[in-house]
Amino acid sequence: MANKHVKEMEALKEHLGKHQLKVTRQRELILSAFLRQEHITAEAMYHQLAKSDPHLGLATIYRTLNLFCDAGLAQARHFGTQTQYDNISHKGHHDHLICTDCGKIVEFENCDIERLQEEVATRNGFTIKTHRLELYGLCSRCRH
Amino acid sequence: MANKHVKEMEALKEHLGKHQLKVTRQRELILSAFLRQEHITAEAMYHQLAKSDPHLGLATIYRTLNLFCDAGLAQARHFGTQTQYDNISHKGHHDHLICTDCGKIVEFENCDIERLQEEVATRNGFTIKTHRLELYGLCSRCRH
DNA sequence: ATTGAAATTGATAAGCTCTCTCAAAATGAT
DNA sequence: ATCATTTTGAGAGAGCTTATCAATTTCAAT
Repeated sequence: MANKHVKEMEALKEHLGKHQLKVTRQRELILSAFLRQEHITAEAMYHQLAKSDPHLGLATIYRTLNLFCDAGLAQARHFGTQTQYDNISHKGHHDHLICTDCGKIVEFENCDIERLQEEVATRNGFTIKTHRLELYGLCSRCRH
Repeated sequence: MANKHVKEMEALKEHLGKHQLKVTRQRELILSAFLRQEHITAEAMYHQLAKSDPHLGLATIYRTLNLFCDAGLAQARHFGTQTQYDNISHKGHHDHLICTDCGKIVEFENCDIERLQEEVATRNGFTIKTHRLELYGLCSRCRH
């Protein structure tokens, strides 16, 4: 538990170093909490961390999650009215199957789809940096 | 020009009828303006229509565009801080190639990708209703 | 054509998410 | 330990979207 996520912590510190940013208690705390999630909203993280750290500000959470995006550890995704911050530190990238009824989210990766995306992009003169694929529907439990 | 979009107008009226909603001047006006676009924001439509109809309220535009989504004529897509309403009346659905530099948007369709999506969904017990695929990168002009 | 219940509109207030502001605190190179 | 620089927390503010509500419009039934 203690020495989990060492690699990601190093990645963050490298990013901080390169940009004249500082290592702070809050950044380490938020990163370690973030890495335990697949994806989370700033608000949810705020409430989660409030239990152990009541004075951690919501603005700091937002700032820090956006920092993680810059550092390549997270990826922002607009879902409904809120922004979900996806943990992309272990898997390079993942797409989502989202149940429109119960909100369940299943992550997946598919190389064939990614390859076809590259084809489409090339055909249109684009160079892809990232992508977002979300499939909306009903999960097995909600379909009946 | 006058009798364009008759099919879509019928589709809207069918939806209205089924839900005890009424046919209004505003709904017809907004639909006919909307169908001339590939995609548009509520704000942009507000300004566009203000020229010919200065008293059309922004709330009405939002309400109506959301109505079009319910009716299956439009599809909302969050891009940046705003919501883009995509015209999906002619093509069943379209995906987007988005240039992160100049904001250029290219629409495309790819049956092979759609087929693979179905596969992924089935494998996970999902039944897809809609999907969203956005490829972010640089267009040929911005790449150099 | 008139009536009247129900839905819609326009204007604005309110809500929600997210960012900005700034004084106080923390960091880290010296 | 010092001190310039960055960060934080708290709340104000901004931007987009929805809720409110009196006035108006629609439309089914006269």
